[in-house]
Amino acid sequence: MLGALSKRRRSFVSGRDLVHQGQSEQVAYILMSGWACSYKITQDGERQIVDFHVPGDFLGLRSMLLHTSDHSIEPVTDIEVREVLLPDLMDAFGDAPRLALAILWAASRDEAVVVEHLVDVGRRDAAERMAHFLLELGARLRLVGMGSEAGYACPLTQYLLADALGLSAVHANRVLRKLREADLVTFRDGFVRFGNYERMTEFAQFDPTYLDQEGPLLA
Amino acid sequence: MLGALSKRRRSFVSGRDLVHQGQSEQVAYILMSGWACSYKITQDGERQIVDFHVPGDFLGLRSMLLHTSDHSIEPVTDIEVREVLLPDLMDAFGDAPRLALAILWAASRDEAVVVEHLVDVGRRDAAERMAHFLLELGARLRLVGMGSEAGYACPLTQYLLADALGLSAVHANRVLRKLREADLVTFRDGFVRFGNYERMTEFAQFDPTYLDQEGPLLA
DNA sequence: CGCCTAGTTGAGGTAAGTCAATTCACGTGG
DNA sequence: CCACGTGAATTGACTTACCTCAACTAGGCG
Repeated sequence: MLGALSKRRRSFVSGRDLVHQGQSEQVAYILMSGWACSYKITQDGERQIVDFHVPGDFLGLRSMLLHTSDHSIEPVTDIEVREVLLPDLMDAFGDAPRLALAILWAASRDEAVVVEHLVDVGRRDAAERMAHFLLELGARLRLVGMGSEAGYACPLTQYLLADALGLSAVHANRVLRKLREADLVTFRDGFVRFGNYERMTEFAQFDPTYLDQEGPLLA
Repeated sequence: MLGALSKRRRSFVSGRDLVHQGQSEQVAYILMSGWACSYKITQDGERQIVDFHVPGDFLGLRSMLLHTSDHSIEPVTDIEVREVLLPDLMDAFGDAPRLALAILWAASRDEAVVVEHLVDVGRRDAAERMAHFLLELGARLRLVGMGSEAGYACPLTQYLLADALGLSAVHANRVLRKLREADLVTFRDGFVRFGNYERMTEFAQFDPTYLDQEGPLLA
């Protein structure tokens, strides 16, 4: 369904922004392979990572629609994307109103992820927060066949996790140790392995409903 | 433009949920008067307020699109709304593709607000966070003619602010005192008054770009 | 009058931050 | 082939921002 929207394939190397805070180009991407992250930088140079993106995710929809992008997007690994241009999106809306609903659903799901992230940072302590976040990533990866209840391949560093969770890298490390010692998760060598998935979801109070695994409503 | 979408007017009294976490009704609202807030409750009963809503805001778009609502919405004061039903929205998309773009823009702006809120909670200390948040509310109210650089009428309690900012009510109180003593803002008797707007924006590192005051792009 | 909610302040505890040193894996160039 | 530099992870010692508990005030309303 989304294939028709996208003409050009592109590649980006790790670390070089695809979208830059303040830019006003009207382009978005569908992530085909690799991981990316969207983030904001505050004026005193601190970084808050808003979300990580995995294959299948729509990137930069918000930047495309607002006059100037409120955030940056950076590949975490080398990535491949398909480019989506605003005029093409508009044309597609005219041809297929249901597509508009599907895009709106995707945007809503994105927002639901950010909202849950806000709950993480606002109302869970560091250990629950980390556990919840690793479970969410796992659940999202499972939807695209890249993970299981056993775990998943994860190219993130502890620094990236810390910047996502509003923690210092040092504390992120300590928390990961505690979770490892409690045999809940092991984060090591590019893999996340769950010790006991059930205890883990209980510990993190993880309820994946907000990920809306069923796809857009076809009203 | 949005008027055609909405048939029924309704009123709700303060404190009684319009939308309930877990519900699956497909209805959204446009807020005509009063304030509301959207929030999530964690399993151990803590509340994170995700956003406050002021007249002109679209409420519950996300609940309408996801199969089951990930959050609740509660009036902070008595409110008046117009009801928007999903089938009506779909019909309107067929008639006017640009409307789809406008709704998508509104959703993106909402998400931008939540993202900035995440930056507040993840990367700013309590005082900056409070200052930033009060400035954002002011900027949004000014867009609908309900505030100025001098300040605005604000029906929130310190408890509500605390639950929005991920603070305890006690600490919210202390922070408000500090801001008052620094002559930056006074939060009292239902009014927010800015002491020195320029110093305030500087202190809070407030850059309103993300609020995208110009409205949807008409591609 | 008495209760309830909102706000205020103090004292003391704790989760998480900062600074700093160390290890390890890796790549690169002399 | 080894010396070196660099980024990631690890751990310890100390500091601090924020929390919790608790007591008290002030206004609104039955």
